[in-house]
Amino acid sequence: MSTRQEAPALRIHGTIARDLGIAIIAGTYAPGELLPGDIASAGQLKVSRTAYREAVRILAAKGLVESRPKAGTRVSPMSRWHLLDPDVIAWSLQGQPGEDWIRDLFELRLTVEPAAAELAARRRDAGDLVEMKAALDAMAQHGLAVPEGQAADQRFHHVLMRATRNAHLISLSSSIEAAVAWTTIFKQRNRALPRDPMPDHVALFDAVAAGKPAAARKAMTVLVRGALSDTELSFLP
Amino acid sequence: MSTRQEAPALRIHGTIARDLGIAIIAGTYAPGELLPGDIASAGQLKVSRTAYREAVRILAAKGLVESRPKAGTRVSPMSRWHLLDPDVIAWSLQGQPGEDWIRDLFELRLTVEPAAAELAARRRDAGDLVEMKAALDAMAQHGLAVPEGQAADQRFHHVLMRATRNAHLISLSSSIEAAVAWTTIFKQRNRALPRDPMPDHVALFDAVAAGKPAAARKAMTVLVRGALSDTELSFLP
DNA sequence: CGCAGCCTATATGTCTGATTTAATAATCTC
DNA sequence: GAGATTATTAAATCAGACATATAGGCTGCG
Repeated sequence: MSTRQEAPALRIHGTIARDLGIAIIAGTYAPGELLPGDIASAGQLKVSRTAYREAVRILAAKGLVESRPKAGTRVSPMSRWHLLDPDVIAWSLQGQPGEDWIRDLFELRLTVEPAAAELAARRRDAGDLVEMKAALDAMAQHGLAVPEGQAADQRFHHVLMRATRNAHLISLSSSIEAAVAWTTIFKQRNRALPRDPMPDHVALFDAVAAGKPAAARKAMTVLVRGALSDTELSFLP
Repeated sequence: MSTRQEAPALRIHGTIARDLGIAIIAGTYAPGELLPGDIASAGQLKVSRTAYREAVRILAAKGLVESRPKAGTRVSPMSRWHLLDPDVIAWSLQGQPGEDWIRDLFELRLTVEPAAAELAARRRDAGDLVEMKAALDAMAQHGLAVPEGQAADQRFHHVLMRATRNAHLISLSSSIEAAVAWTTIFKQRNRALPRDPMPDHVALFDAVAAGKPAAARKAMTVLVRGALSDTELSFLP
């Protein structure tokens, strides 16, 4: 509290939803707890009720809170949170996510991404392959230590997901991609990239390009497991 | 338009977000198209600007629209939509989803749920098994034609997902469960449940109870494929 | 002729404060 | 004491004003 926001000027509403979301996810407000009435909260945050209420709408849309007349606005049980919402993921990472969180995320990746790679190997067209190859070359050229290389990495995975032709899968992986981008920052902080991820990526691309679903699945599994081991969480099966 | 909402009285804001969301997903507003200025829209919908703007906030939180000062509020490209958001799923189903949508959903189920069943077989505890057994018995007793039986079915799957101990997986499956509940209605409309789903459920339960991950995975695959064939979409690999 | 930088119009963003509604809690009746 | 009634409260809605950021046009220079 009492942090003066001198510069931000406008754009308050996105900031306040973010801050509140982070606080809720971090556990500052326990599930079931009810937030101070909007009149009080707004005053405390130095914003109008309108801005505060719109922020609460955003949080409600993501399942973090639930507000009903008279009852007040209370934090929803964690089981109702939309954990795979891109913003919720970002907010989770903002507050140093627990090991459980990261473990669960990688478990999901190990479930979804190999299956997606398999589908991509079946359905990719020539255009997809061109784009993937370009991204792969960019990765090789810049390396994953610099932003350009990281962007190419994301592009590679995004095109791969698009090649599945499955809108739900694309949507899901987009959410995860955002999370991965963040966890990459984590990785960089801990050690200095001990492993060269390029061979795994090349193997994956080759399998997809060759149209070999089983090989693509296996290559992606290897790739994700490698990413996992870079995160210092090696207690998965 | 011009549907008089005589009864609802309050609760306008949820209604307006829902209606707008359905319209957007149904394609009434094409991606890229920009909605009438909020002053105009609010007038047209007979609500105050505040209510309308809060509704737009909800849609923005789900990635359906994006609004910036001066530029106006425009429908986001479909690739940014949070397709797995429970509300977005519900809205999609409201407007008769395309075959693609259902196919993609089942493809996702075939990816996620067998993996989840495998995890559940590894991590379930005695309490989980008790709950699952109870739900199973209720299903057998009532049958899937009545609401009680359908509720038991959902309970069964929910407990199974909870037994994975993976928060992300639980969140994801919760979204899908909601969709499944709706598609079940579709099923009922078309044919009169030609297949008895109980044996599949029993096999799945037995595998999970016995702690056999591979068997659980296979049983779940069979179960989901069965559900798929009940939906008259048999063009999956 | 083309482009950089300023300018202005406009739609969103924000604020204030009053009013209405619905759900809870306290009260009252039988 | 059980059930119906009223009071209370916080959210929901409304209305109208002001602030601000930015798209798109304008100006002037190279």
